[in-house]
Amino acid sequence: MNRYMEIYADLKSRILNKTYLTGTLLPSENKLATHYQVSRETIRKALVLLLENGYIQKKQGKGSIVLDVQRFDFPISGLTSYKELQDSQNIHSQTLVHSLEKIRISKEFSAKIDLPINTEVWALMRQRKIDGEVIILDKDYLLTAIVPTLPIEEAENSIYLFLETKKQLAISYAQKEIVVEKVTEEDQQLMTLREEDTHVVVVRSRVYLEDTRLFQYTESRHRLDKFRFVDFARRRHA
Amino acid sequence: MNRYMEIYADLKSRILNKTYLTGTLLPSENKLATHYQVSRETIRKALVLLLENGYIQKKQGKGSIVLDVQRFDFPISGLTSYKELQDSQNIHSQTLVHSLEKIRISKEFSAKIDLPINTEVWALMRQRKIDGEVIILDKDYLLTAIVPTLPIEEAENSIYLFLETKKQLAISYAQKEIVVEKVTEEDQQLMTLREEDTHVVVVRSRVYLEDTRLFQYTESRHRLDKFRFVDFARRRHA
DNA sequence: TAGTGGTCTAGACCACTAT
DNA sequence: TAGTGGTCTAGACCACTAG
Repeated sequence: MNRYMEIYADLKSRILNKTYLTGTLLPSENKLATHYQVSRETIRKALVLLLENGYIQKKQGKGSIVLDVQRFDFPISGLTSYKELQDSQNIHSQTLVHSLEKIRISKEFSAKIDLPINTEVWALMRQRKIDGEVIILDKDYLLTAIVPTLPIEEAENSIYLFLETKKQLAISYAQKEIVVEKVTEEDQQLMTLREEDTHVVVVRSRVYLEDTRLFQYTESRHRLDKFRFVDFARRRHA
Repeated sequence: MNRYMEIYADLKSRILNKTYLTGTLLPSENKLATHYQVSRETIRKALVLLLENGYIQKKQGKGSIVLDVQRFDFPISGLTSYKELQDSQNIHSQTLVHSLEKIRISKEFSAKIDLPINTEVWALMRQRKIDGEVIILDKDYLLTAIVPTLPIEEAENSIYLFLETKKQLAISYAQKEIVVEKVTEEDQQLMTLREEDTHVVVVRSRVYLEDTRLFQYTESRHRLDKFRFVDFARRRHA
């Protein structure tokens, strides 16, 4: 752990602890530098993390204002996965692996995702149950070249967890798209849909590793009434 | 303009120009520092901007890899407003101001947005037409305490543009929520909905100023078939 | 005017990648 | 081993806020 990460974690916990109250100012950068026995630039790196994650707002000549962090709950934003979400929200749910098989990318599919025809991938389909109803249908495609084995027990939990801890793969960034589409026959069969459900929310993601290789394509299909996406956004000044 | 912003802009344009090609490495930080006649830390600040905006991917011991920026088009993410979006996408559209009036926050409404009861706000309702059809219905509420006057001509364009250039208000960050809801009677009357449109996508935003004051609450209602949200996300390491 | 955050420097050492 | 990015320092000057 780097020094500025440690300081970030410490300040963050103090904000969550209410040691630093909403609306008040953090100690100045110089004071923090003295307190943590580091240079001011190191403090500033920690503060950038607080800023980016919505814990503080900085104002030149004034200081760092603590934000109301309670309001910014439920961060599906970023690359948070279903399992992480579930843990943080105490949602009682269950994952059913519907199918797991090796396939090769067809011509039509190749156009949709940007993988060459015939690339071998794991095709994983999972149903996410909440209170006995299948609310989400997850369709994942992972390159077998990067993930040779995919135990079915792992698929029942978080794939990200498995890949990051056991396979030492560094997931770095993703492109995500949210649209609403008409339900397919597959949705009808595999999800708990009501009569009024003519559409589902579809979240498509392409996930890349640190070395910029694409290794996962995901299609997550959500029942309309259970879908919610929350984002904390800072205005780009560039 | 700061030096690192200038360097960011320059490197960004070179990437878009194809001076630096997708998949190749940028010159090393030391070389860039020599070339731009600045210290390495200044170069690093410029590279952080490229990183955050999805132009490069860095790898320790290797270098900064140029990403395929074409793929990351259509950024509704962040705080981009409708007008900015329209400009960058060449969409032919039209904005109709349906109503603009001063109102006071009611008890029920106060619970939904976090403003005290009786706060005076501008209530602005706009219809967004594309190819003759009203696709989006925007409902904005702006604090009159912060924006005393709101000319109707300005409302027909971008409110952000008006506030930032003419009123010198610094918009800083927002919390955004996307859900799907049943159409209301109001939607039926003010939007071009088809028989199958039983739901609309609702994007709710709370927008804050640099001094952390909330000053705008927005509800943007989109026809299902025309809604698309794209996001570039980096995995949080904290 | 004193104190704050914003920018920038010149140098150091470390961890990682490639050869 | 040479070169890369990652971290950290101690200091400087500037722009902004508030009393």
